[in-house]
Amino acid sequence: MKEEIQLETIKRCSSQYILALNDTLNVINGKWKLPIIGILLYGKKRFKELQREITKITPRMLSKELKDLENNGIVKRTVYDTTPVMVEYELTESGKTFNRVLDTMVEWGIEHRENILHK
Amino acid sequence: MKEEIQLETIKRCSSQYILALNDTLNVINGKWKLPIIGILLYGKKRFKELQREITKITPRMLSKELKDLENNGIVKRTVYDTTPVMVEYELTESGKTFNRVLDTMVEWGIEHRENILHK
DNA sequence: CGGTATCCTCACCGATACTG
DNA sequence: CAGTATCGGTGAGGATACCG
Repeated sequence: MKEEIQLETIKRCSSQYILALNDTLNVINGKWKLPIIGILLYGKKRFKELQREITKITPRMLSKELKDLENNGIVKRTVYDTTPVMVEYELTESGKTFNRVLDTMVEWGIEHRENILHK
Repeated sequence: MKEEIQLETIKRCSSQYILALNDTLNVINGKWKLPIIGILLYGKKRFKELQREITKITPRMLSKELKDLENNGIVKRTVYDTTPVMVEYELTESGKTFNRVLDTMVEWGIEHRENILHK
């Protein structure tokens, strides 16, 4: 588990607030999680498909990030008993609604660019 | 500048979208930026005040994170020509509206916890 | 196909001391 | 007060090779 951002230093905030924020940060955290989520928003994918669509990710990192996302309840992993074995990854309900967070981040980013230009 | 999350791998997204998202990620990025913003949301603070309110941050890191936030247009630094010198940090307009992003992150985090419990 | 195992680098961050 | 300088550890992530 990665060292967390020091949210507990915001003393005025409830621990509920901090736990929830940390959960969200854990989804964002790492170089490849948002790209993975971004692709899975369009539907189920197999390991090799993800690797092809995410330029330059190594299997090591893809495996690690998918495990993290699975442990955090963002991604569901399904193994089909075929030969050779087939594994599919898809977003959970939480994973799908994470879209809202991304949208808010993008909206703020766009407004921020406008704020800076108009000064 | 830190290496960016590989957003360009989400090929279906516009570069506008990716730039905006990266701007937002730059505000989040680092161990102490959210704590600093969280405190500055309550008003202007001096360097030493921030150091006191954020437990265990070293002046080195506080200085670095404040510079990053200033460069990103989130924090405004004002030097008063007194003796000894007095420096105040406050949020810009963008910094203040960043609250919306935090709120969305907290909302998602809370819903996510509920999703997990009800399974 | 769907991953592990190993090794290695570099940037993040802490500790400590010092400065204008 | 408001920082900077220097040193050093650690862990995220890349490269490459291999496995069932």
